[in-house]
Amino acid sequence: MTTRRDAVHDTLRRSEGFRSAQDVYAEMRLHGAKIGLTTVYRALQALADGGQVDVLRTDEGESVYRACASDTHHHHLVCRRCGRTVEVDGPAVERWAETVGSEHGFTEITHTVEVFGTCSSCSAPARTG
Amino acid sequence: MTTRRDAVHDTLRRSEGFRSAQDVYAEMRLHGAKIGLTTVYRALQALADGGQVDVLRTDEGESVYRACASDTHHHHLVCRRCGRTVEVDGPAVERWAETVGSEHGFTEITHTVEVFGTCSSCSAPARTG
DNA sequence: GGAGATTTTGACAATCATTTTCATTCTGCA
DNA sequence: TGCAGAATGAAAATGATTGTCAAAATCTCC
Ligand SMILES: [Zn+2]
Ligand SMILES: [Zn+2]
Ligand SMILES: [Zn+2]
Ligand SMILES: [Zn+2]
Repeated sequence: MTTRRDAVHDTLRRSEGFRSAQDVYAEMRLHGAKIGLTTVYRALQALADGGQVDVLRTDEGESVYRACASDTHHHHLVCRRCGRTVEVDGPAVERWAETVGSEHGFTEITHTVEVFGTCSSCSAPARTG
Repeated sequence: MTTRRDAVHDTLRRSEGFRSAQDVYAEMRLHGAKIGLTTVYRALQALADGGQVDVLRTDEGESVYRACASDTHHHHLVCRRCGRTVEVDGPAVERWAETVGSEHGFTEITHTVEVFGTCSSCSAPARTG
């Protein structure tokens, strides 16, 4: 029934970092999967709605998805060079967001927090020669 | 020389919350300004590059800009209903981002942090009648 | 097993913010 | 005044995402 959705989910699981719908589609076609772009978009959205994958927006405005190991609320440390992603936890940030929101009379507080950097592999000294 | 850019900046300053390029353009035309959409986009980008305005992406992927009072690093508490924005500070978050990044061997760490909620005006009880 | 109802799929067209193009209009300066 | 280079903006191009709709798959009840 959700054959396609599972296939999309699997493809995502095989990826290291965040991937766009277009990426996933290309990847699947490359491996011979018979699926349409529309269906990939729908599957990704459904997975995101169901909380099975995480979404974030790139600087270029593209939505990218990732099948995370943790199924509880968490954030991401993403290498801006290679995309390698680490799932991180930040109780202090959670508290801070709630506090700062309440202090100003806001309710139903949510937050987006992403950390970017250059991972150790990518920051290895460039060859001088 | 930067007449247009200043006009765009002024329009932004008159706004309460974040505004899209399209919004700013419409607003300016409404008030009789003679300016093209392309120029608004260019001005907004230049202002953002120069750090004179802050940018963020909406859920719908639109870039929105705001002329903030603070010229130092800060974050935003945004009403998801009316867009009213409060500039907030979060030393704990700054430290956390740096720490979590270093712990995983990442360098040149940056972060995006935005808090959303419903402001007191917008959460006023809906009329029962 | 089968007919009809219901859901899922995907090729294609449509949308829409943003970017490019490129010809025209400024600007500073000799 | 006259010109090189920057700024401007109308119109076309781009490109991710969404809408459409008919065909295909799946389910439901007999
Ligand atoms: Zn995650
Ligand atoms: Zn959090
Ligand atoms: Zn509000
Ligand atoms: Zn910060």
